This record gives sequence, structure tokens and C-alpha cells, in this order.
Amino acid sequence: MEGEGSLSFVRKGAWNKMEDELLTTCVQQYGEGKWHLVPIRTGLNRCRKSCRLRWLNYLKPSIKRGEFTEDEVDMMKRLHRLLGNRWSLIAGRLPGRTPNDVKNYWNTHIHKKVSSSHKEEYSTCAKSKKEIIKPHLVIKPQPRNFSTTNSTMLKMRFLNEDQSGAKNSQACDDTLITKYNDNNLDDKWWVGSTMMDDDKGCNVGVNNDLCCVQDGMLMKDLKLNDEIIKGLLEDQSWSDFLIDINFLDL
DNA sequence: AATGCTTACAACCGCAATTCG
DNA sequence: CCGAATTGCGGTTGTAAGCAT
Repeated sequence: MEGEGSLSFVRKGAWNKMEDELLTTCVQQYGEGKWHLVPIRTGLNRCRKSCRLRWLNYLKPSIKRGEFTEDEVDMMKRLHRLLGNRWSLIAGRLPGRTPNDVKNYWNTHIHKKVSSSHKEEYSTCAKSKKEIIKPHLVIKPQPRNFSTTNSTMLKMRFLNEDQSGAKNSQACDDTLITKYNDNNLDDKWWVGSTMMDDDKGCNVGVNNDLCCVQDGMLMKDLKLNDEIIKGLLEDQSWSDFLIDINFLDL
């Protein structure tokens, strides 16, 4: 499946400067993607996975180095409560940060603090035994089949094609962000996270605490009424993709 | 100075999802 | 429609650097 075994010798471990330069030149020349061709094009004895990872986590010019700011850490915590260990999605909302960066930072800096504070919270709760914890109704994300007639999704994809018509198959979730970044609107990185506009300019987001997600599960919560639930379950169109949450309330 | 421990982060691995022929 | 190839993600591991003893 992986096909890496076909190479008689594949280098592992830390990258040296020359390898970095070769990889950078290759990506600048051919663009990102087609990673299976990179070892051939560069002559590097590295597997495609290694090349991709090195570029995305280290060599890519847009990568932001240095300490995470307080704002970034705060946002990371909120997004983690919302998304769980979806590092790529979290990183997508932290400009210049890679999923690996976010994951490493979380595991080394935050995870311990959070888990210990959770313990404290739990023990505090347990002391006041009067409090009854109701189990949440967990709505697991369902697999989706996109028909070719799903115009909105098609348009989202179309938007993400560059001028030469080359396809970029990123999920629609990232499409808006990519598009905004392309337009050098880095300060609008958050757009895709809270709302989506359809082609008629209609904001299809829903306001205020529709639901929350914990540990990767979509959970019925607070103000989610029966009608909305019914709609979500019956409607196979846009509405069931929408999670509109005020991060600041998390 | 030598040794052991901890931390941070780069890199690897396995698997699921997606794309392609 | 199906299977192979490819991509991308998240968990885990390896190791260099920093620190304490």
C-alpha cells in the first residue's frame, strides 16, 4: 500500500541543509502536492511522507516560529474544547501554526495543566454530591455522500480552484480560509470558523449556542430545541453541517 | 566535569479517507 | 463499481538541549 519499500535505501532521521534546499527548490518549482514525485524530482532518498511533513512542518515560508502568544494559547484551548484532538482544524485557525506545532504544544504545555485542573474540578464536584450530571445525547457525525448536484458544495470547490484550473481537494471547511488567505486577508482567518455565506449572500449560519462539541462528538445542548434537532436529522442539505458557536462562550 | 532527568519538538508510523484508472 | 495508489491526519517515538545534582 505504502510502496515505500520499493526504494532500496530510504534515509530517515533529521534533515540536513542540503536536503532542505533540494526540497524547497522542488516545491517552489512544481508547487505543493504530488508528493510521490518529490523524491524522484529531487533525487532525495526520502519517502514522500517524510518530504511532505518536512515541508509542511518546517520549510513552508508561512510557518510562524517562536513562542505561542497568550491569544493563540487561549484560542487553542477554546478550539480544543470545541473540536477535540482535531489538530489540523485547530491549526487552520491559528495562522502560521502547523498541526504538529499545535499538537506538540498541547501535549507538552497545556495537556498536563488541563488534566490536572479537570481533576480538581471533578473532585470539587464530587464533594457537592447534590449536583446531578445528566448524560448528553451524543450525535455522532455521519458520513456524507455529496452528489454532483449539490450546487453549494460544488461552488465551494470551484472557488478553491486556482486560475490555471488545477484542483485543490481540501475540505470545504478550509476552503474559505484558503480563499481569504489567498487574498492576503490574513486578519479574516476566522471567517470559515463561525459562518458560511452561500452564493446569494445569505448568511446560513445559526446564532448562539446551537450545540457544542466535546471529545470530537457533536452534543445536543442547552438551547437546541426539538424542531432544530428534527431538522438536523431529516435534512441532508446544508443545515446539518452548521455548527455556529461563539468561541468566547466556550 | 560527569551523569541522570526532564522538556521540547522533529520525525516516523499506521490507518482512514480520498482520488484515480 | 472496484481495487490500487495517494494523501492527510493523529498518535507515538526518538533525540538533542537544558537543567539539576
